[in-house]
Amino acid sequence: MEAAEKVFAEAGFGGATMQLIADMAGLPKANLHYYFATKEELYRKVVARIFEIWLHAADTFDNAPGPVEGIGAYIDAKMDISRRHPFGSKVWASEVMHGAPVIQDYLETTLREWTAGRIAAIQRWIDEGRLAPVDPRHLLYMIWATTQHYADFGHQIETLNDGKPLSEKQWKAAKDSVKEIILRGIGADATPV
Amino acid sequence: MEAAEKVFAEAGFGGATMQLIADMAGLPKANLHYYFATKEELYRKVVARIFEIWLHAADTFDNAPGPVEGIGAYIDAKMDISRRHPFGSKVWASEVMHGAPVIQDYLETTLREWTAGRIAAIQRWIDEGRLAPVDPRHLLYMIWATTQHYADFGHQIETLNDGKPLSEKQWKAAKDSVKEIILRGIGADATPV
DNA sequence: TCGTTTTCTGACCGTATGGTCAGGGTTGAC
DNA sequence: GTCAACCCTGACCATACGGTCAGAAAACGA
Repeated sequence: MEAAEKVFAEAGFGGATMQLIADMAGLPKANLHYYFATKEELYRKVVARIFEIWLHAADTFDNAPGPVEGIGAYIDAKMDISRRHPFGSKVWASEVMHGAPVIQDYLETTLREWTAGRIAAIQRWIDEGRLAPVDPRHLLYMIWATTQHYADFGHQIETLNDGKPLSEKQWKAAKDSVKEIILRGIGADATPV
Repeated sequence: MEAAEKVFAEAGFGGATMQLIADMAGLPKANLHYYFATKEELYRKVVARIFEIWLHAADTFDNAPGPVEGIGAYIDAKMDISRRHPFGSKVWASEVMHGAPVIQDYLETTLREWTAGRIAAIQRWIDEGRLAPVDPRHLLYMIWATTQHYADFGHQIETLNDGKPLSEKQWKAAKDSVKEIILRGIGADATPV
């Protein structure tokens, strides 16, 4: 599964070959087919696993006393996922970019509900005057886009960092920068209770 | 070229076939090979074309009197590109996600220089007290990520918009939201001259 | 120990793909 | 009208891929 995640991320669904995945996992191709009947089935399971992790990051959102903690923790969580699961993030991005042929049902059910719930929560904070009156939907998109950018475009970022991966310190700086700009951008830091 | 851009965007490099591109362009496959010797050559030209458009959007940055106009116009330009060239954006994203095997040299030369220049410009504004002291690099990443998200993840956004593409009005709202949050996030709107 | 179920594997197959090529059209200069 | 340069195309390869299968190992239960 991990081998598959990596290969799918690096080569895309079309570019990935069962042989390559099998080699990377140290298995004969036929044995891989024993566990996963088809390439698509394997791919679907890889994507589903990522979606789970991704949804799980939202827990922080719910148990927060206010927008600064909630959104701040959510950004932290998503940045951590980008760092720890860059391959998964890429597979997800690839899948959505190609029109989500495999996980369209997830988008229409789970993701749609999840999004509606979070938008409502943000709107509540706005109504309470704890956030500037921004459009919650676009705020969410911005958080998704920015945090996932550090995984999906990690190669570009690395190149612009003199070819070296971000250090521990740089990751922290990135997290803080993202949080700072977004939280100030929605007027959240200006109202520390 | 347009057909290729679309096919590469929808299927990825590996998933795209010369036959498909040829069909979409209304050409026999052999004729396509007459103009583009190999699939990779065609792909390289598609990517290069996008990169040009992408760099061109930066012009707005330079001729601006201040950060609000400069960054605001840059965001506008990038949002417009996402809307008008969604396929190109996807191809670019795909290329970078797969480690930029084809355009690594661009990243190391043109993009690196371009980025350094913009970072310097932003830093100048910060030094002049016209912007909050944010990290210019991460600000740039946020702008790239967010604006391109509307192209690359357009399918997801569409799904979350009841399956309908964003209307003229919604695009304007998106642009305004992005600008509002980012500009406020960097303390730019608070200093209207 | 023996039979049965599960796990594994090398060899194989049909298909689709990137790319080639010989030759037929078309155009335009003189 | 002729010739050369360029443009176009159907038919054709070699390869690589996803997937199959017969049967060998291994694991397990009694």
